[in-house]
Amino acid sequence: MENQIAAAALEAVQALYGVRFEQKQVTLQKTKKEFTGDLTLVVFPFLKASHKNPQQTAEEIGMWLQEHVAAVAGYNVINGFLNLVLNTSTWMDTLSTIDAADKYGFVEVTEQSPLVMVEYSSPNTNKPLHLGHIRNNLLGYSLAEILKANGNRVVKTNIVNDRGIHICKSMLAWKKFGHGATPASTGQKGDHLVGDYYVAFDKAYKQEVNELMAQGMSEDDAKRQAPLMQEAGEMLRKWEAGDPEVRALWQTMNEWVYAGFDETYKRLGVDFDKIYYESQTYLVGKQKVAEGLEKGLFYRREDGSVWANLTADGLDEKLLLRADGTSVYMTQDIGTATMRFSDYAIDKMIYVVGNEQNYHFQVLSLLLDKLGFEWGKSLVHFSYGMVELPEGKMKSREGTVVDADDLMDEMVHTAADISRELGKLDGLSPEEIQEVTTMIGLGGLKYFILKVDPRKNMLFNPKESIDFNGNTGSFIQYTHARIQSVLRKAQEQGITLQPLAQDTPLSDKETALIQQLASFPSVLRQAGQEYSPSLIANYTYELVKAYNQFYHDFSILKEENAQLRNMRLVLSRNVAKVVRNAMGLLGIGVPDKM
RNA sequence: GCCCUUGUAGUUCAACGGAUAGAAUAGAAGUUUCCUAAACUUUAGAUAGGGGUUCGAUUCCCCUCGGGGGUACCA
Repeated sequence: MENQIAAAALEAVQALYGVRFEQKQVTLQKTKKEFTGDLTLVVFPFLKASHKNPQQTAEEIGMWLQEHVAAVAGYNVINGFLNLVLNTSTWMDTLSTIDAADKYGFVEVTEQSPLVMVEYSSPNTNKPLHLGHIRNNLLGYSLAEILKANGNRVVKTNIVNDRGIHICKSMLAWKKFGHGATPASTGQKGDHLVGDYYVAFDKAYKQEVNELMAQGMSEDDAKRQAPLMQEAGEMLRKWEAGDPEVRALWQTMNEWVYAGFDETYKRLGVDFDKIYYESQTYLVGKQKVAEGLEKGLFYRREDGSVWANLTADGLDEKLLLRADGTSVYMTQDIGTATMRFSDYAIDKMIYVVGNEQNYHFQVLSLLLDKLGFEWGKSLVHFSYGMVELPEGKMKSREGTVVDADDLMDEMVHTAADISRELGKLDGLSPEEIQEVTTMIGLGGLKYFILKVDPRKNMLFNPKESIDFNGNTGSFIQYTHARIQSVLRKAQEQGITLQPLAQDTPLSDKETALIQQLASFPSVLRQAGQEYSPSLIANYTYELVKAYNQFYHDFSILKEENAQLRNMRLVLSRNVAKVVRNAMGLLGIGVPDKM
């Protein structure tokens, strides 16, 4: 509808002043609540065509629109802003349109839709997931859903970093200190078990380093020559050589971790269509680098290491293979990209990776381009900010990481406690209680993280995240539950919903709500273009807030005018629907009762 | 040092170059014989500093100051 008015405004300008403006030069916004009107046109851009002052220009355009466009019922002009009032039947038509679509605003996906691959999560297999991974997973999942809703075929993918020195550290520590402990024997989640040995390695290693330094060795030498580090390095070499014993242990411990990750992913509500393992892609990467070396794109130094010189592109020189021939991060990403593009006809590749790797992706893009992949230049690094804690940065070595599983537990428990205190769980079965408190606890966590602009660093306050007031997930869930309750009661009272009557009287609050609903498609488009789940989150909050005011001011079931009551029920039903759909894009469930 | 990024109420977040910079929390004051008070209403409070571009700048450009990240054999 906004598009129609915008197009009409262009026609008006052309008819009045004979100049054709571009669609994007039209600024049409929702009228501020202090002024009368529904939509506001900014007329400043048209002054150079009209050669008149803003007031006159706005008057002329307003007059033209009122005469020629049926939807425009009236207008007023303030300071060069043309406020347009739309007529009632336009609003009723709009609401009918919204009501007719199950997935209002969603674009259908077909065989011809572009194929977008979204990489997210990408964990290391030596430790459990933490808060930083949660932001990554939530953003990746939500982004994939938003892209689907915008008519893209989406492949969600995960690259698991399952090899390297860090894995060997856990393996070695387990061999030395583990006494055969397994997830089954200890009852511990596999990823946590393996993570504990990673920590144990670090502790023992530091002790060795300190002892060596006490004997007069320099810090660098001590770090390199500590027996544990030597052994870990040896283990990595054996792994690369395919040593059966090392490979078997590696296989076993990784399986433990995967079982743990699966649990966490499931609880978090994220999933993947295709998983790549670095142990299977790094060789492809090495091969690509070798090809590049032959073609003269890269060069070899005296010590045998291979480098790319990117100084001509304004960047530095970048290592691609170590002197001992082993691969680095960049090598593996080249390999993974190669495999992906041979597996799928990818139109667009999106990497959801933290902003500390901005430089890495700048380089990757260039390297892929140089290696002859036409998609290299167009890869998207969806770069998100770090999650900080009130007490400062998260450091795994200092024990200030917030574990993903622990955090989810805490959120659900807190949700249950507060709900119980408020008496919200009365009359629900134990299963329902479990379901609802999980939805609320995790919804609170997800919403808290997703409502923030992804690019920015954010502060995560565990205490405030479980707040149930204000701009929170539970406020939205609560409103949804309340609407469902009203609809249930209507049904119990034998009220059935009728088609909308054109002449239903509408108040400002109601048109505002319809307008808010009607803007969902454009918010969804924008979220897809800007890769921004936060737009969806904040939109939903605005919608729910508007509904709460409406809910407070009008009675719905007790309204005696049947036409009016019907319209309010239809309106409520559609608010609930759009809320459900929007929250679904964020991976947040909305309960019918709470 | 160099490169990237960021700076908005006490705090956490908003604002395609558009009107008097919005919310939420925390503070103050109210509203429950009424469809779920996890609600609603009122009130007070902010663009780091200095230049520029123009009808108009939180937004774009330059300088200063502060935060975060990266910086070649960690991923």
